[in-house]
Amino acid sequence: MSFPNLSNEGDTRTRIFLAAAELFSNFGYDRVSIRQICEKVGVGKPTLYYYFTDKETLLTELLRFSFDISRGLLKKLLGPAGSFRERFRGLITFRQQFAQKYPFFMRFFISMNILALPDPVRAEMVNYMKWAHRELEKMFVNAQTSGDINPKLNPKILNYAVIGAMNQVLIWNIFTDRKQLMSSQDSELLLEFWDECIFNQPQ
Amino acid sequence: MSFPNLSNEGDTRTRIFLAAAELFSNFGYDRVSIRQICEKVGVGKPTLYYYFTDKETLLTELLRFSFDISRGLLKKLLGPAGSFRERFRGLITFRQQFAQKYPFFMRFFISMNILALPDPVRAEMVNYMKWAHRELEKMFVNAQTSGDINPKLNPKILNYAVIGAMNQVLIWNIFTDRKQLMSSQDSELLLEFWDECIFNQPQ
Amino acid sequence: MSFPNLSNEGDTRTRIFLAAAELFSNFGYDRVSIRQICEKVGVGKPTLYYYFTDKETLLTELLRFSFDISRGLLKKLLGPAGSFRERFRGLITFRQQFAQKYPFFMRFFISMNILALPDPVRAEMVNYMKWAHRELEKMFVNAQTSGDINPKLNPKILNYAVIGAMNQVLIWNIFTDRKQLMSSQDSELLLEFWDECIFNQPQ
Amino acid sequence: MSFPNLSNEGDTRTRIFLAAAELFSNFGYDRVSIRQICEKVGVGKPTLYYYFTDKETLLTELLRFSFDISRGLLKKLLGPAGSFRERFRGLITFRQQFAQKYPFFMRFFISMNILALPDPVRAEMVNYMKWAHRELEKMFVNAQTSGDINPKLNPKILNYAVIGAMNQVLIWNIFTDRKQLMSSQDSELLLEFWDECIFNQPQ
DNA sequence: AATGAATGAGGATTCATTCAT
DNA sequence: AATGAATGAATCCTCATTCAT
Repeated sequence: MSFPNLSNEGDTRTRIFLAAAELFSNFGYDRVSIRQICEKVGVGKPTLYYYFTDKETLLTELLRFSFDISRGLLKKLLGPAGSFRERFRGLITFRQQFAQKYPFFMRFFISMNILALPDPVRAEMVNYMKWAHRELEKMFVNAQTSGDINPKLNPKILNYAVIGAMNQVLIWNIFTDRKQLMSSQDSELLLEFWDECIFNQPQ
Repeated sequence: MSFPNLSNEGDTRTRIFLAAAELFSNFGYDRVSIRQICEKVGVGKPTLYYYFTDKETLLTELLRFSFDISRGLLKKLLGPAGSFRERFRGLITFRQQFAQKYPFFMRFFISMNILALPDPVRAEMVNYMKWAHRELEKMFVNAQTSGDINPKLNPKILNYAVIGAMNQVLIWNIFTDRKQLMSSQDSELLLEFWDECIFNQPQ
Repeated sequence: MSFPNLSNEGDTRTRIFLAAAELFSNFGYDRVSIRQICEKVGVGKPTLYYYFTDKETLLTELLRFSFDISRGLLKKLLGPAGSFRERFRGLITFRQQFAQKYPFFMRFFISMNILALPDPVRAEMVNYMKWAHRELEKMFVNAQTSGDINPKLNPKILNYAVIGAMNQVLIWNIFTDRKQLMSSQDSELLLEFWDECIFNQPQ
Repeated sequence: MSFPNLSNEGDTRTRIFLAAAELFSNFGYDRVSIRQICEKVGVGKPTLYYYFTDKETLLTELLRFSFDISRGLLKKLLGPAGSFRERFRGLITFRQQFAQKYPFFMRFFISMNILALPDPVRAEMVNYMKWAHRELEKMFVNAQTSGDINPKLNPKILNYAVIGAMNQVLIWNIFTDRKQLMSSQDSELLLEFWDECIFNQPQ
């Protein structure tokens, strides 16, 4: 499975983009000033404004960018190929690997879940999240239909629980400033846990 | 079970305190200015500075206050009386009722989980969270020892999952701007879910 | 020759007075806040305002106080008793001893020579200084009449030079933060210098 | 001998610079606000901060600027050409002419001798002053060696006296708010005075 | 595509001062 | 004689943003 390339080289726009993501994720949107971003990139402020209408737009585009990545990945993961268990495993390990490879981007995405955001930005974020929830829920419902997992479980809640558990790990590690937001051991433990909890097979 | 009284009447200090909590939780620490807080309370800015050294101190004291409440409640809930299942139910319904009664305070607390915080504040928060994690883990381990819940489950992960699921509900509702952060129906669904997942079947 | 008593004990008013003198002389009038003075004294702000109408009044009274001391001393020194040389020596050694005993008061007085002061305060200070200049000039003129010192010297300039030299020593020591603003050795050197310069005897 | 050009026209930075010097010298560093400086120059506050990191830096640069001028002039004056008496006369008349041409700058420099200054600024000032003292002392010692002036005079004290007398004239005129800090008559009187005092009689 | 210089609005904080008690 | 609580006005400084080049 391949990751999008986010290397720090390239055109000015991309460099601004990534600098902003890193700073926003470390210090929060409001704590980061345009000046700081420009200094990190090594350009003047008008240059930033040449590429992005304003600070809010920069944030919006950053979010859209991460939605697009995330959406693409989720689509791939939930695609027809493979058993439910494989897809489920894919979901968790992918998130783990992404967090390992681009911790600051993961931090950014996670923190946006909570941060007070400008309204239009939040609207867009809600849209994306609703879509993702629906897709995952579908996956769980299908798995129940096909007898893979316990049909008595409320799929909405199952969804919250699976996502919530992963996020909790990430949040905790962000919070305690671990460099690795989610280790491969963490993801294995999560998998085992859900194996034991929700799968039908050997209960 | 009784809630701490957070009514908006009383001495100036308390009124500043609560106004700040409400505003911070709605707009985020950085988006709220001292002026806004003072206007909400109806006092001049120097009055605020009479009670709180600076903005950061106000935040710190707010956090300490909420830790203290939270810690007190958790201690009560995890106290010796009652079966594991009762305590578990207590944990979830209490959180639900608190969220219902003091939504802004719950928002505040949740958002502090993520926000970029001044270092000393964060250190204190980490301390509290570590303590809470330990306490809950103990509860789960005991429940496994006494045969209440599936002993194969990793208690650390179980902890993440239970807390994470609740938080996910809250976050989602904060995010979509529902007035009720967690309905009693939500908490019932969570309980049923965990009943089905973790309790030893021939319950 | 006796010094006025400025001990730090006594009634509140005096304690405020001395604390203000010390702080003003160290940090300058504008850099010292009412709060700082009160903290040093250990009283609340309204207490200070009970004794002094406002900050400017405090400064004014402080200056008047130091003028009164200074004027009294000068009168004594310039009194009829003794030869010119004794009086001249008295002038210099007295200043030296005062600087040694109450360095902060001397600093205060010196700095007031330059500091931007509220207009009425400055007017009063100018008055005092004009008086002192006149008195000293008289002394020099008399000494010239009586043949003690070189009659060709312009007495006004002589005055500037004698005072200026002393002040320069003080300023330099204030500036380089020496604890002793003027040592007895300094005053001896000054005396020798003027002996050599202005006295008539053995030229 | 030529003066540095300090005309009020030119680039924004220079205009801020000179406005600050004038205001500081009139009212004292602490009494002058950034707003006042900007209004005088006719620019917004951020413009000032574009050129100077903060208020203290502005002061520091102002001081350095005046040291540089002063140092340059002193070097020229003490240069090899001319007799001691010419150099001595140069020293005094130059100061007089400078004070006449740029009274506010002279006021600024003089007042900085006393004002409570930020520590690093003061350190720099002390450095400059030590250097100047040394240079002048050398001049006097040379003059004694070559028999120009009375060899019995302590050169350190002579230094204090010469500088102190000039400063006293300036201070007095600053204090009594004379527009002319030092008239050419004043400088002539000073010269005559020292002629009479320190030069070897059969001049 | 990029910059130096400039701005209006607003940030947190502190000041001297006052009231009721 | 002294205080806790409050205030209006001012402080320094930074922000996002823009214009002419």
